Amino acid sequence: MSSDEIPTLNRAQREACERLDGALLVVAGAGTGKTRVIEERTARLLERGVAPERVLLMTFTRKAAAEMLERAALRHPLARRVDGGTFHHVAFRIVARNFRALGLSGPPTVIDTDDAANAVAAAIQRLGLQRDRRRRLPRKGALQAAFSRATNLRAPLADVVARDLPDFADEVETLQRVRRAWSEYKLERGYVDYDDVLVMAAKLLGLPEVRDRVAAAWSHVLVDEYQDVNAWQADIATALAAPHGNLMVVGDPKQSIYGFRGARHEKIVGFADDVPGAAVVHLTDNYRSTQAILDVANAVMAQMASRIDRPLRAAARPGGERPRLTVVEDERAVADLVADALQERLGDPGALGGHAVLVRNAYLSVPLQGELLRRKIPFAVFGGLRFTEAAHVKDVLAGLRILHNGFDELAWLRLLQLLDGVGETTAARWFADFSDPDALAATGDGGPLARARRRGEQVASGKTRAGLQELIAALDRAERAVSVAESYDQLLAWYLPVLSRRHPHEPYRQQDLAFFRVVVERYADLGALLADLALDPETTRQAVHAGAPDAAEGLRPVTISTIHSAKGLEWDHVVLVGVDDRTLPSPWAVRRAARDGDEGELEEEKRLLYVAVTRARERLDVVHALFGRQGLQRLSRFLEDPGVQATLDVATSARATFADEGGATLERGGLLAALAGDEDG
DNA sequence: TACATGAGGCTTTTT
DNA sequence: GCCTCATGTA
Repeated sequence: MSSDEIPTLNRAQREACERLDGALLVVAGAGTGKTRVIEERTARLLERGVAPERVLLMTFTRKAAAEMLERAALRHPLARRVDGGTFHHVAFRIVARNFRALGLSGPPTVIDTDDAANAVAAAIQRLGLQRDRRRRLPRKGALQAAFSRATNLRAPLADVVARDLPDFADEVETLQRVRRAWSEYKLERGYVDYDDVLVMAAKLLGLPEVRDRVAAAWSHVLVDEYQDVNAWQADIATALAAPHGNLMVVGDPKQSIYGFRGARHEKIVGFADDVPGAAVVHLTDNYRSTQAILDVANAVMAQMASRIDRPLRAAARPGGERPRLTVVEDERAVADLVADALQERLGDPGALGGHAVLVRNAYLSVPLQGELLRRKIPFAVFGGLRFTEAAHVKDVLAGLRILHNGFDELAWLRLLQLLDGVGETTAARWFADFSDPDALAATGDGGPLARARRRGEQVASGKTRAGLQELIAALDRAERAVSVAESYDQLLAWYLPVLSRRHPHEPYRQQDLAFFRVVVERYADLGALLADLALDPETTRQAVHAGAPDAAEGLRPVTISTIHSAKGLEWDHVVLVGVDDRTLPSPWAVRRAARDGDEGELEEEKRLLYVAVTRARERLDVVHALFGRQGLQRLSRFLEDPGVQATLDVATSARATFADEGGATLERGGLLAALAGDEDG
């Protein structure tokens, strides 16, 4: 938020800042200074004498919270100490401190989606279902997704299965059994996935005595991006504020883009009804963008089926350059065009950081990344595959997880299977031996690692023996290490040869692991590191290292981001690429609308475009490639809309030509005709 | 029991 | 087109 550009608070902002007590809903359009309001209101609470630790600020990414508090600190020095974090962080703290009330024997381990799916596979195996050839099951990932969706929407599994896994509609009872076995498996092993964290916290807060004890820590609760909360998160927020009623939520229903994750933008629309006595403030003056950019946003908004608000009005930047829609030949040409534009800014230190390239799907930026690498233009990537999801990072993390919790089965299985000659069965058998509770009690081994150290010789035979012993020796050295970083080094010393054997031609993996050490170094406590990595991949993204390492120093990199990850951010110049009708809207949303008559997802895709457009301050470029992976592609229906077209300057690159069936080449006029045509393949 | 091979299903966005 | 799972083979 460009708070520095708002000279004074306007009337609505002032009202929102001054209402320090009670329930308050702030409906803030894009760029209307809601962040400024949160900062200012926080400062006023501190001025009034509220201790910073008593203020809780919840958002969806920790970075957003940290930046907000950093800026608030300019107004009040104590703001940096305000208690802030993501919903998942706060929920995890609550769960970890109250694990006994949940019947757990210790604080749980957070697992990511991938391991949650692995746990589904383990549950299926335990039920003996995988041997049954007559009844096939969905893949583990599809099952995990269905279970997650049911949890997030608080919907019956049957509904989700009917919608997402229609082939298995007759098997709902079996799937239900898998879901129960899966939950039991996770509970037994002390694993919590992202959904469990929220559900457990909400359940705990449903116990009045726990709620009052936990909630007593804070006197004021502030929630940003409330349009993206799901039912569990809304419950957590209201429970934490229940004792005092000081709950401020801020959001914009038109920017709700997490419906797939169970976000319920009705929660913000209905907030005033759910919370009696809540005051409502609307922020409508936009301080971020030029009017020319807002004209595009307004034209997109006009296509929305519901809640057509008053158009955004540029309060600080009237006029402005008209956004441009450029049509080029293909992906390659898109990458060239963008790279050309960025290269011009290379001579202008600091300017590069003012640019962002936004995409609907993470993989769409791959050709551009290649081109920027080639030209040594530094960039940072947000969204898509996260660093900790890369196989090589997960391998080393598995070692750290074992040090943290010797009973971490998924981590053991992962590491053991890296050994030559060891597959699923052997790994499972070894782990069963190492973790056998009776044997552990009988022999006095402290845990699986200690037992593995003694048993290594006996369980393994022949060629696998040496491999197992090397692994155990490495874990042993890592365990004795005096710091987390040293443990990491010990594991790495063992792992790097394994890595070069498995991926001999991918040196980037080693670079990743070297880069990752910088993250590891920051932690003195292994448990904190692992919890943060699972809950907050944001801070450990595959980031600048992807850019040219030998680029001139001090250049702030260009941002490449998914639209989702760009939420809440802004840049002087935004380039939106991948705007064909098979990308934005996504084919799933289109299919859902055509088949089930459910326009909900299509509406969300419109909001996605709205979010993308409103990230730009001064200049907006939309680049469309005529040819994609599936041949000729039409421009997004949302951009073809006459209202939107009227706000854009349309340009066609001279290179954008294509051959029709007869081999003739069309240019300009022909291209535009093709854009408007209804043939899409 | 590890690994190769083939068939089939699913393909996005994030904590 | 890619990943996952199941079956066949050494």
